[in-house]
Amino acid sequence: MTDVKPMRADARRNYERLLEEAQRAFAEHGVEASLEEIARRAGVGIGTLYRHFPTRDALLETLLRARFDAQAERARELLTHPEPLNALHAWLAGLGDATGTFRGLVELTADALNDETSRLYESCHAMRDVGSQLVERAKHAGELRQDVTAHELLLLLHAASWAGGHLPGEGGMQRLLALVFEGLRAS
Amino acid sequence: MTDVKPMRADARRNYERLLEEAQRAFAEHGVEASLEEIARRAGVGIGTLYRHFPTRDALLETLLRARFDAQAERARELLTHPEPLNALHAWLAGLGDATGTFRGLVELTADALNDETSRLYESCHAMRDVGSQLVERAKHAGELRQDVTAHELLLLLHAASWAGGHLPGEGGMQRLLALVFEGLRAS
DNA sequence: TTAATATACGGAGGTAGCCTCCGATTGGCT
DNA sequence: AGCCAATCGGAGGCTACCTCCGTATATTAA
Repeated sequence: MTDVKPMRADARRNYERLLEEAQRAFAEHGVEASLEEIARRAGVGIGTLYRHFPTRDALLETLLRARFDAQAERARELLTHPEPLNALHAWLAGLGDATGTFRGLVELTADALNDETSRLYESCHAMRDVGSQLVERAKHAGELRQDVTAHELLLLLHAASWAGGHLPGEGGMQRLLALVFEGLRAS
Repeated sequence: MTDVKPMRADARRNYERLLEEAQRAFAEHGVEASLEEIARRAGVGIGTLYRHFPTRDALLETLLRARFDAQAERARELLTHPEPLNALHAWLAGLGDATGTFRGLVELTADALNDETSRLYESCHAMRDVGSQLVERAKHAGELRQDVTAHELLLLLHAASWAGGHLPGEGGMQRLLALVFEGLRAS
């Protein structure tokens, strides 16, 4: 299976230039950056962009998948961390940073979790599932309130990340996450 | 001062029709609803819309100002409520409902708090100032953590409201707010 | 009632972004 | 060199934003 024919040389070249410019554009203008400008800056017709990436989500997904996978991997590592609650906190903090890289990305990932037709659905859920293990571990260790679900926690993280993005200075998300997190310790 | 000439009859008629349709459109399509469609539905040229409301914010502000004022008034009432923390919670819950009426409204109000040039800045701050008194009262009664600021609380509410809007079912915001709130009780 | 005028109207037109479609081009293979 | 499938590019149709100005009308004064 999955024996994909190698791309033609020009196609591969364009594909990569598009990804580079998309990364720049999204970082600078948020996830709503103009696709036509991305194509322009990549020195490519708009049709070429759409052939390689039929939707904006497809383009974003290609850029983000590696990052999502890295987060899942990090969760797996943290499962052996000696302090379950701190491990969970650290993981969420990292995730928050990741979703803060592009303006508008939080909205996207939060929605993706509830939209099975989204191209990001799969990666998001994979990540959430590993995260759940961190949550369960913290609960089992008696360090986290029993009545909080992984889903809620992830949502709260997204919320904190969103709020951080709507604050003037830096580090807003971390402050809020810490605040919320402190209140979720088992009492 | 403020002796505004009465509007010409046709102008007043159009002004009101525009507000009606804007209310409908924003409720249905969120704050990004098409202005041209609003004008169309109001049976008015696009130029007329822009003359009455030079920007989207101006239109939104006119629709929202009354609502903001009502929230401030509600805060004043709650200042005499016998249970300071519950009063605060109730106020925030009401505010959360209000910002949930239009899709995208939370983003708008959250940004308005940090943008002095926004037309909503004034109303938002007025509201926040009254809310602060509720916060201080709860702290003074020893029911709320001392290290939380009104600004943070409002931000957390916005965050919860945002998250609630990105959840499938109803009542998501209330659930999250309760969760966060419980963690903020004085210990 | 009518005429004069300040006020308000409407939509054409320029800009930009989305996305599709298909004739033109080109890489890779023989 | 020559063929053909793979790929490209951008024109074109759509929607939305916002401005500008010739036209229409409500109001007031005569």
